[in-house]
Parts: sequence; C-alpha cells; structure tokens
Amino acid sequence: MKPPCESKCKLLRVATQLVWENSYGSVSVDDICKEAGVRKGSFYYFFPSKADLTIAAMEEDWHQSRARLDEVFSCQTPPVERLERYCDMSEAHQRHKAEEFGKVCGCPVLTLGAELSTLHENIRLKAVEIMERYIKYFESAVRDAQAEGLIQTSNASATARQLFAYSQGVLMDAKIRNDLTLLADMRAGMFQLLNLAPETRAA
Amino acid sequence: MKPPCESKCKLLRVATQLVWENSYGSVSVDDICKEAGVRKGSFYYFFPSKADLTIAAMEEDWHQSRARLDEVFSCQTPPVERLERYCDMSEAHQRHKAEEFGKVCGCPVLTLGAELSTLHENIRLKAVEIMERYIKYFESAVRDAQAEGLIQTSNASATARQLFAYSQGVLMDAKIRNDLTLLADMRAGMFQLLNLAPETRAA
DNA sequence: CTTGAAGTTGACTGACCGGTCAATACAATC
DNA sequence: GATTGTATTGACCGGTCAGTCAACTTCAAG
Repeated sequence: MKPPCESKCKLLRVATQLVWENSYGSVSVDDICKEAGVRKGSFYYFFPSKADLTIAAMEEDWHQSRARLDEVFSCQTPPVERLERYCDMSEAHQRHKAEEFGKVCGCPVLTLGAELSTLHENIRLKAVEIMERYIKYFESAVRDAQAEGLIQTSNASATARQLFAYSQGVLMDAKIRNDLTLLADMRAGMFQLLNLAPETRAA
Repeated sequence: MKPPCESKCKLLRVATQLVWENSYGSVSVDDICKEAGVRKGSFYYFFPSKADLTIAAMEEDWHQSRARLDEVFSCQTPPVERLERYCDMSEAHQRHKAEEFGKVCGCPVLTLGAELSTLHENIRLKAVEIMERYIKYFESAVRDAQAEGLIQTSNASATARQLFAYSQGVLMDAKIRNDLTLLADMRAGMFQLLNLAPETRAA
C-alpha cells in the first residue's frame, strides 16, 4: 500500500493544477483521475463530490500561499516595503506559472470565485474566506505604516480593501490579456492608493 | 415566418442572460435553446458553435453597455463627475440585475474572460477588445480632468488603466461576496487613485 | 407557377458527464 | 488465522453534452 494520503494528495495537487490552468467547468473528474493516476472509485472514496474536492484544493492551495505571504508580510519588514514585496512576489509567481503553462493563469481562488459564485454557495464561501485572509495582511501593513507615520488614512480597513481590490483587478487583467508586464505596474497603483509618491518607497 | 432575426436575437439575449447568471461551462446549448424557444437545428443554422454564439453575445451586450457609457461619459459632464457617475451607474446596474436574479452577477465580459481566457483564444480576444473600449472612456475623462487642472497625473493612460483595474476588482469582489454595498465604496478608491480628496467632488 | 434562398424542425450520434457499487487487496490488531 | 478498517479497482448507471443531418416550410422574386 502506498504511504497514507498519497492518492488523496495527488488528487488535490492535480485538481489545483488543472482547474487553475483551465476552469472548473472544463475539467472533468475523469481528467483529474487520469492525470493523478487514480481510479474514479478512489476519487469518490476520498471526496463526496467534485465540488468538495475543489474546496479542499482551494484550502490546500491557500496553505502554500500562506507560506509565501507570511514571509513577504513579515513584521520585520517595513510596512510599505511589505506591499512592494507583495507586488514583486505576485509578479514572480505569475511568471513562474506562465513559464510552466505558457499562459498567464491569474489567481486560482479568484478565478474559481468568479466562475462559480452564483452556482456553488460553498465554493463561493471558501473563496470569500480565503480573500479575507489575504486582506488581513494588507490591513496589518496599512495599520503599521500609519502608526509609523508613513501614510495617512482615515480608515485602515477600507484602504486595505482598496489595495486588495486593485491588486485583484490587475491580476485578472493580466490573466485576460495574457500579459505579465501589467503586473510590473501594480506598485504604482498601490502607491497612489496609499497617497505615497512612488519615489518615497523604501530601499 | 417570424420577422427576420427574431430567433437569432432571442438566442443572443438568452445566452447573455444565462451565461451571466451562471457560467459558460454550466450552461448548455440545450438550455439556451429551451429558454429561447428555438430548436437546436436553428441554433446551429445561425451560429457555428457555442463559442461563436458567446462571442456574438458579448458584442451584443457591449452595444447595450455602450449606450449607457456614452451617456455617463458625455463631454457635457465635467470629467471627474463622469467617473462618479460611472460608479453610480455600475452600482445601479448591479442592483437592478441582483434584484432580478437574486445574486450579484458582476460583469459578463469580465467573468467570461476570467473563465475562458486560457481555453478559448477568440473569447479571450473579444474580452480584451471590449475592455479596451471601456478604458477609452476612462482615459478621455482623465485627460480632460488634467487639461482642466482638476487632477495631476504624469501618464493619463496609466491612470486610466489603474482606474479600470480597480473598478474591475471591486466588481469582482462584489460578485464573489454577493454584496452590493461594496460598490458604494468604489468612488473613494477612484478618488484616491486620482489624488483627489473625496470632498473635492463636484455637485 | 417555379425556383431557390432563408429559416425551421426533431430525430440522431457517439462521446462524455458526475456519481455508484460490489468486490477486492492489504496491513494491523486481537 | 479471523476480524477490522483503510484503500483500491473497474465495470456500470442514466443522463447530458456539442454538434449533425436531411427533410420540411415559408415566402418573395422571376
């Protein structure tokens, strides 16, 4: 017998990959099983439905994102620089994925949310949940920047949501245009939303 | 025989509706035909494929959007006020649609682009084409605002794209969260991107 | 009255869909 | 060595998928 979890983990990994590169609707359970080298019976042993696998894959993908975000948004980094590093990381991450697949793929959670928010309530809720986790990083950075007198904002939470919505928009734009260069401009919009001159940026 | 185009127009209208409320992948040709009261043979008489119908429906939807945008972005309106009116119009439009369908549905072109950009090159290109048309309104408003000394920007085109990306992000956010109130905050981010105090706004 | 183009019909195809199921294999425990 | 829980298999289900087709209707122009 294989080590515990191997089939289940492979299904999660393959599902993330295929759905990210294509879409939920265009990827079948058979596709996932075939790519994972797992028979369909096993699929339904581990997951009650395609939607449930997808939710599990979103959570799995989050855990990988979290590792990157915890580093990028470390309190040891000056708050404004954290946001710059987030932009850089997003660009690098998208570039890496684009080299692998040949197309800009955007954010899997966002794409899934956009496709299925009106169809699968549980997938929508999972997308919202993960988006909230992202915003926490932004909010904390904005508050720290405010505390250090680097920026001025009347509402740190609202500013964080603006930053997040903007970065979402840029990412979606880059995906639809299949153009990585748009991500290089993400910094400028962030600075504008923070009321900072681009030159003010640290190191 | 029905007046020319009736079946074709009905297919276009129904397709826009169903795909907007659901998704491309979850709506079948049979669904569209049934809802339109048109037999499948006729469908394939008018459109060579499901993807081609979708592209035609995107263009059709654009023509309706254009009427609204031409009015909102009229040169007779002060440039900054145009952007405010765009925010108001987006909110009203989403509210109207949400009341009809019970859920926030976002922008059909954006949603289709997000779902299919890696799968159907022609749909991706149509989405990009329509997005460019949107940006023209923003760009013109930004340039006019600059000419009137209302705002200062080093690059009107880049600012317009920031505004568009941000509004896209907010719209997507509102769809995924199924929350119309987010759209009421769109103005604030726009003003921040334009380097304008919220109080500066006209009328 | 004839012709032919435009539009319509519904039965049909074969592949594929998500999901089910009973049977089986395996390793650990009693 | 019998029992148990975990994991795996592959055949199978009814329904749906996008797309095809030849026959048909309608109607206006010649």
